[in-house]
Amino acid sequence: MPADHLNGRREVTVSDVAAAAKVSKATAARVLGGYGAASEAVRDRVQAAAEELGYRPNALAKTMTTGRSNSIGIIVGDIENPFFAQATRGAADVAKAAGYDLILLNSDEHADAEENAVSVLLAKRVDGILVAPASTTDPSTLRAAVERGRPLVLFDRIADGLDVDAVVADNRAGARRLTDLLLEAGHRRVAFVSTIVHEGDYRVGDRLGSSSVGDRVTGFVEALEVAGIPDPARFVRLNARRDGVDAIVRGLVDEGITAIVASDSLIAQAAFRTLRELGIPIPTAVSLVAFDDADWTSLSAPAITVMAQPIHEIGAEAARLLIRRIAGDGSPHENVVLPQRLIERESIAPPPD
Amino acid sequence: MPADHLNGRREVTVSDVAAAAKVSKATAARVLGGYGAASEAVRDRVQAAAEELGYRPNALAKTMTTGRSNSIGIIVGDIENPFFAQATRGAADVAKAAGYDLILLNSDEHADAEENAVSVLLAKRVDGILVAPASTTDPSTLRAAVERGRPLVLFDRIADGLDVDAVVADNRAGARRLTDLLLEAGHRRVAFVSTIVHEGDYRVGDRLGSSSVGDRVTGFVEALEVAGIPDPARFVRLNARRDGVDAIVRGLVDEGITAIVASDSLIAQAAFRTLRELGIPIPTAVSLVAFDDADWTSLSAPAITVMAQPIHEIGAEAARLLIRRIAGDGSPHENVVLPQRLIERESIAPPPD
DNA sequence: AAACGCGCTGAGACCGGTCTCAATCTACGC
DNA sequence: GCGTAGATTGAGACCGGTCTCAGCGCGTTT
Repeated sequence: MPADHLNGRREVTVSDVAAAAKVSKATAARVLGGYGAASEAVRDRVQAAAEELGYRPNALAKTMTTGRSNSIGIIVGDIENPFFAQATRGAADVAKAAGYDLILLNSDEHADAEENAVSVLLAKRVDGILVAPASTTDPSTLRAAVERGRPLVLFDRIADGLDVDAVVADNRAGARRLTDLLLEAGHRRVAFVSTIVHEGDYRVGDRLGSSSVGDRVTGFVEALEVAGIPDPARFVRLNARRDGVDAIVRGLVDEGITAIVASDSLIAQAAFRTLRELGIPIPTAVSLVAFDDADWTSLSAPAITVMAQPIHEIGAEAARLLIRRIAGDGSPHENVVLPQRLIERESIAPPPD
Repeated sequence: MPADHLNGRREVTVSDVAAAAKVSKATAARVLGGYGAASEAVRDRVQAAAEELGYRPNALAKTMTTGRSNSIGIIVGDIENPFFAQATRGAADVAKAAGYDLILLNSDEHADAEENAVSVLLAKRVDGILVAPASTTDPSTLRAAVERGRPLVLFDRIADGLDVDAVVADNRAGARRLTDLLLEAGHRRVAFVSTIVHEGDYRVGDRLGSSSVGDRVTGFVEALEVAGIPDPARFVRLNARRDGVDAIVRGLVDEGITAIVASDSLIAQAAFRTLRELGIPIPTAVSLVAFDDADWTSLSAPAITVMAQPIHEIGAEAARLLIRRIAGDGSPHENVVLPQRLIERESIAPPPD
């Protein structure tokens, strides 16, 4: 007994409506589907029958023949992360306006979960996929989609060697600017902290797992280089998830660092907490800046100077691009780079003497 | 040309694999679908052919015959709202473990968007629906799903007259406790602020659009009544979205209110900002408490005393319940009520003399 | 040796739509 | 009055799976 959840009530189909309206299945399908032509009288009769029987179209059957599912898949690291939640909302709004729905999958930034997500989406015949790739350097997990010709648009980070569209923020410029602010305030010992996984100490030129973090590191290093600070790479601290932001911040303080650039607001939050626990005042003892205008950054004391990203727009633009591709736009793949915006608050001060 | 996005490459089907393996379509389907029996030799040949051709099952076709889509719909107010993001994650994890995916829809707490969302989900033949109903008092938008016998589980709020399962937090007890805390500190003039839409001034017994807010108001009023404060209803301020939290808070301050219970963390945030702008110190001049342990509440100065909800668990439990229903559990509908947890911080002080 | 059971396989219907194509009907032009 | 374009309708194939049922080969039972 297929398709009848509980009570034996089978879903009413076009055939049922057709029978009730005394027309052929084809005709009923035409008026119900709104595609062919039908006389006024027949149209009314069919519509009345449909109403009467409580007809609801089966979108899956439609997809079977048309090949279009009107749904797009979105793979995020973690929907609980405000960044992804906002980007998802941006994408959802654009998608909805164009008649698409979203199938949401969390990858937890894990390659196998991502690969599995792609499989699922391909099986469900989504019209296209939006994904914040777990790995910039090894996007093999996404290859299945590309090979099958399914439109794919990346957001937040790019993927090496994958010829697809991407929408990212200008992280390099943002990091540069944020770091410059610290430098201008007189800091010479400023650290960059990220949770990204990386083998061994960071060295200039190393390719990181996420292009957005990679670009931030690059911007950070550039700023230090321009300021004439020797060996900037030593100030880059990765693997904060493994080692703990808390431990890293404590280490940094011991080393006499006077300012910290947090790679995202979650790290900034942890750093803020640690500094407070340590009784180290921000910004008088240590300055702190971060990416993303998370709500707490304007509520904390002191409020945090941040580089805001157009998160909503990143998701929206990625969706727009994807929908264009689904519609058949065959122009060369684009790499959309959106500007970030500095919000200066109270977390920067000159370094203590 | 159905189902061939771009390049003429058609998807490979069971028939293709069958032909390549020189067996019938039925046999190929059996080994690929893993249901019937097949000899060792045939199994290997089919699998090899599938591998060779790059066969990917079409989940939709499967759904057509089995009637099971392995996807469940989730309708939230706004995925950008941390509450919904967390609940969604909780649901997603449980769903994934059971082999289901999530189709996400935002209702913006709007009846017509919600109705539309239900339509879409029904059309896509989801196996069940999770929804935070936009309206507790008029859940007619959800009736379509219930009538069709699609399993439906509500979360965060219940719906009047709808015989379905629901998972909510114990808002009444939570509000009671939060208010008692204020009362115990000596407050007599404490207000409750919510964004919920309500016609005219609140009067005891009024049924609100959201049962969770309704329960909070009830708990709040009870606490005041027990404390012997006359006409508690006058301290309930609704419609904060329309009127602006800012304006309401200013009005409250003018009226000499000494403590505020914010119905959610977004309201608390706005109230916090307004009080700060007004130069009114928390908690010495006005005490402030709220629902939800949003990240900023522990980072702000002062940190906010909150009633935390098991948000993740609300989503997870709702998903568990839904999956049980999908599996055919026909036991009476449940109303799961999860306890809230008080987190005392620094935003309560005795009222100023 | 006939009957039976069982494992394996294939033919073909079915799910609920869309779509092509042919048949029929109508109305218009000359 | 007749030919024909155009509108309307119906029959049936098709999408890609699942599933029922019958047929076949072969070892076992009696």
